[in-house]
Amino acid sequence: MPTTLTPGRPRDAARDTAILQAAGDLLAEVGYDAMSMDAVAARAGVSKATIYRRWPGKADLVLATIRARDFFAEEVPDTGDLRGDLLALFDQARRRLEESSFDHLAGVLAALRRAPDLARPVREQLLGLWSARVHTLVERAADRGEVRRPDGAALELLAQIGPSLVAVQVLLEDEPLDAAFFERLVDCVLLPSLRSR
Amino acid sequence: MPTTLTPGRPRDAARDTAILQAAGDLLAEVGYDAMSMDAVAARAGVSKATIYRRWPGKADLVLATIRARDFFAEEVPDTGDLRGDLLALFDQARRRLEESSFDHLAGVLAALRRAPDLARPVREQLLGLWSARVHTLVERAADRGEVRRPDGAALELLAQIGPSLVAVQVLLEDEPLDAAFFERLVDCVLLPSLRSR
Amino acid sequence: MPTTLTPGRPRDAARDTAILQAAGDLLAEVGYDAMSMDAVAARAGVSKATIYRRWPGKADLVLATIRARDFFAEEVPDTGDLRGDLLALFDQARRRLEESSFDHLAGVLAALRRAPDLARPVREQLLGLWSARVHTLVERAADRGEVRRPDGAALELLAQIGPSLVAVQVLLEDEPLDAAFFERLVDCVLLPSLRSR
Amino acid sequence: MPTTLTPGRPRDAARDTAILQAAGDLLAEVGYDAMSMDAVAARAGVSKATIYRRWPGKADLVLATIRARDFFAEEVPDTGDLRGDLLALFDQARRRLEESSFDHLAGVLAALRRAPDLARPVREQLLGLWSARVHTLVERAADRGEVRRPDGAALELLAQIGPSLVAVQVLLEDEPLDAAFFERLVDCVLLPSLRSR
DNA sequence: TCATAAGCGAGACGGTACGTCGTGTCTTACG
DNA sequence: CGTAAGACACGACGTACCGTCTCGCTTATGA
Repeated sequence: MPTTLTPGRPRDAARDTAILQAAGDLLAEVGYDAMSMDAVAARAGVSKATIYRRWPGKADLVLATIRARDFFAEEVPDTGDLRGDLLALFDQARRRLEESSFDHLAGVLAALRRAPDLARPVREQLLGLWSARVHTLVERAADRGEVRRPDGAALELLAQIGPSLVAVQVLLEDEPLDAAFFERLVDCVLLPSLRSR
Repeated sequence: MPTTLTPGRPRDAARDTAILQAAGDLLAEVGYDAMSMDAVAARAGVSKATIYRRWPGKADLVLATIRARDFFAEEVPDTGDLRGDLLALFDQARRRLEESSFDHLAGVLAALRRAPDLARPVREQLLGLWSARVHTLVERAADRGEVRRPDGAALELLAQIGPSLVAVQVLLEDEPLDAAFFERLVDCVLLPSLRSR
Repeated sequence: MPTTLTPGRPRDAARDTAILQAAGDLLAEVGYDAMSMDAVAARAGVSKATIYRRWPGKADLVLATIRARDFFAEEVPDTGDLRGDLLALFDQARRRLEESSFDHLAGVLAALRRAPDLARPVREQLLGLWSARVHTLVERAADRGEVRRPDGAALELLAQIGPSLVAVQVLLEDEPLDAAFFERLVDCVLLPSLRSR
Repeated sequence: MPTTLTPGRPRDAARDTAILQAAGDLLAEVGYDAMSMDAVAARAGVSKATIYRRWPGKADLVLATIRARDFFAEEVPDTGDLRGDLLALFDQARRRLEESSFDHLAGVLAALRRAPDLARPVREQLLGLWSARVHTLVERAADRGEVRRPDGAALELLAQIGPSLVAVQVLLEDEPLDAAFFERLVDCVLLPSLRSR
């Protein structure tokens, strides 16, 4: 009983996914500027009007690709101790970034300045979800007595360190974001901070 | 006796500053994409050819605005203890950002993805100089016996935390980068990390 | 007992008239190009599909507006002499043009080049009917001995002069097509031609 | 001494001709609607901006092609008697139309309704010049005593008959505009009219 | 003193992407 | 089957921007 509340031909959901797939791939392959809407339409097998009917502009389309490529599909890890949990969490993120390519994230970041009102969705979609996961891990560790329960502001700050470093690294393409990098981050920064006081 | 090695009319230095001023302002006001070269030329009271004679392209011009707005003009602070030094350092940076406006930095960050070859100059110009200052402070503190002398990789990581947080905040326009933010960063993250082990 | 030979809901005749009215008006108001099918549908309170079920395309719809605004509804005049008949005929045409607006005719003419297959219908519908009326008048005058019976080609040529002048005047919007214009046409061109030889 | 009154790089006249040539050819080949500005630009070896810098839109460009294809380059004929002059004049026109193709004229006519303010240039450029030539011939014949000197309005009307018939024939693509057609026009219509009274 | 070489303003130019619009077809659900 | 509503492919439109170029003029130096 597929009831349609609105009259007229309904939008084809398959087109949404085709467009988002094409846009995300092109974004990762050629970058934000070189990704033309015509190219997206052509690769998705779709007309430009169909894209613009869904998103007001290029930046919005790019933003929508994050939602599509759900970075946080997996479960929050539970290895028994905080260090293992944090390392596992970073490892999840690193693998997902490698799958959908760092370039995609870089494209998203580049699109941000164009449309400042896109900042909030990114914040909630990426930073917010990440932060919630870190909170979960730390709460659990506090329950186990591993660390003192930190106050909210400090924990929030702590949670943003990882993503921020990743974002800047991605933008500057400095050194590879390998396991050693995250290990150092956990051992030299996050754990000392949580254990102090 | 204005000696010129090359024949012909010498370049007018006043134009350089006018262009850099106009470009920097526009960058801060409307962002990287909406900053057109024609607009820069018009605001600077200069022709486009005069700009392109000095810089190969838009990204390079944007980069030049960083050097012009010298973020690290002041001395490395020396308050006697590490906490004071760090807070003073962050305070310097915060004030300079407020002067030349956060938006300018945001424009620079957005420009990064368009011109990947700008990543290195930015790294060296901004992150590198900042990192050197942090190194100086920490070395000095280690000399005083305040903290253990950390290994290079860990210190480098530590030095990048501040700028990365700032960059992401600027891009996402989340919460204000006030003194309390930096104080929390120093007390909850940096100092615990440096004091551990 | 509304007998319908075909099954299903019968077409609503009221829609035909509404569409033709809307199309004719829009054609006169904004011209052929600016008359969009969506606008016709909207003004007629009808969906686009309803239009395209009746006519294959825009040009055909425009053509249909001619038939709807029947230019030759009235009787062939009979005043007793050729000059009076011709003037009366032109006067009929002029009044009908003023009713349904010259702009409508202009729209039709403009549509001709887009759809070359419309040329024949227009020729038969407009020029042909007009020519037949002129033939009637002249035959009648020849029967009365007023003029010599001209050969077919010459008469056909003569019959086209009036409509052609009108068409070009409409396209170029030069001088008004008033009674004096047609009187001059009859007295200085048509009658001398018919009376010669 | 090529003095430039306006500053900046002067427009390249060669581009004007290339564009007009390409536009005129395309207009004749594919018609008004199928003539896309991109195609014109491509064939002229020119960028679209260069076209739009010169003409505000498509219709204006089409109109400009008439000026370029000067229909009235030749001398007014002088054969000694009016009939010969008129036939020669029509023959000139017919040959020029065949050279630059009837389709071109058809395209121009089709463009007229789009931009009503283009009607005046067409009137002056085409009808006006033609009318002046007819006036010349008839005045000359009147000087010779061949015909009575007709009043202005009647002569103007007479002069428009030819072009109007041609225009409508071109629009309707009825019968070929051959020499016999014009001969009949001269002998059965124009000369009787001029000789009467 | 004057020629040369470069700087400079103005703006034309090629290329390319943008976002909009119009036509004619289609796909829903409802009458 | 007719109809309303509107999605859809295709393709042209006119605009904007980038980076290059071509003018004529200006400004220094070197012969």
